[in-house]
Amino acid sequence: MAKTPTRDAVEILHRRVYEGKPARLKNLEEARANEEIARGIHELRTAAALTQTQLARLIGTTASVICRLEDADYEGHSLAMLRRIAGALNQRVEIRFVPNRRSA
Amino acid sequence: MAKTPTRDAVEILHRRVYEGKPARLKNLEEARANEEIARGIHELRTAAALTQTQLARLIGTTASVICRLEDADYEGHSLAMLRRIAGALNQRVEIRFVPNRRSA
DNA sequence: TTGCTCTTTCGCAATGTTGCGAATAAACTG
DNA sequence: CAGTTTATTCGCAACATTGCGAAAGAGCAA
Repeated sequence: MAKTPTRDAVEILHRRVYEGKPARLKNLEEARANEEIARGIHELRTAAALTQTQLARLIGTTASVICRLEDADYEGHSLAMLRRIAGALNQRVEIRFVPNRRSA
Repeated sequence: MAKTPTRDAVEILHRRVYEGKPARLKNLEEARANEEIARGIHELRTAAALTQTQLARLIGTTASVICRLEDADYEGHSLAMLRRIAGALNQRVEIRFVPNRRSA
């Protein structure tokens, strides 16, 4: 037996992920995730009874930026921004890797 | 009562967050968070019995990038990258805002 | 020691995210 | 209705992250 039969397996897995899953699924999941984040920000802000402009000031930016973040179609969410918002509202961003349903 | 006594409150909160907290605390928390992410990626990869090069191939990048991500001192973690890694390893990235201990 | 695999570090171009003003829309108040 | 506040959209410069190769450092086995 060779020392690394793993190499081929990696390629196979790769094909599974990027071909097996129609890649549209991946996009749908991402879209949903982005939607959730947008909603989360909106809820956090309204729960704190702040306008977009007020929240923007808190984190040192402008209302148009907040608006963009709360747009469900926005795909550019970043950890940095989420943390800024969370920090200003006495929250923190918790990040976990969780196994996918229907794993293998 | 005025309609928006909130404006001043916002400024006050701002000062609390950015001055009250010595700002060093914020950095410490961030550093710890980054460390956790780096460790998480490392664990995920080793648990899958992959080398950095193999994981890199899975997500379409190079080993040096993975190495950078697993460095505890790296401050540039992004949602996009976390998702790519999670996706390749049959996981997903769960993001939540959670209230800070010692809230007000 | 050599040879092999894996990891780490560096630098810079390419890509992606944010900053921000201005203009418009939408919602609410009186 | 006009007037006020809030939310949304657009464009582009500034900044941050990623891509990627090359070179060197560890670690392990023969």
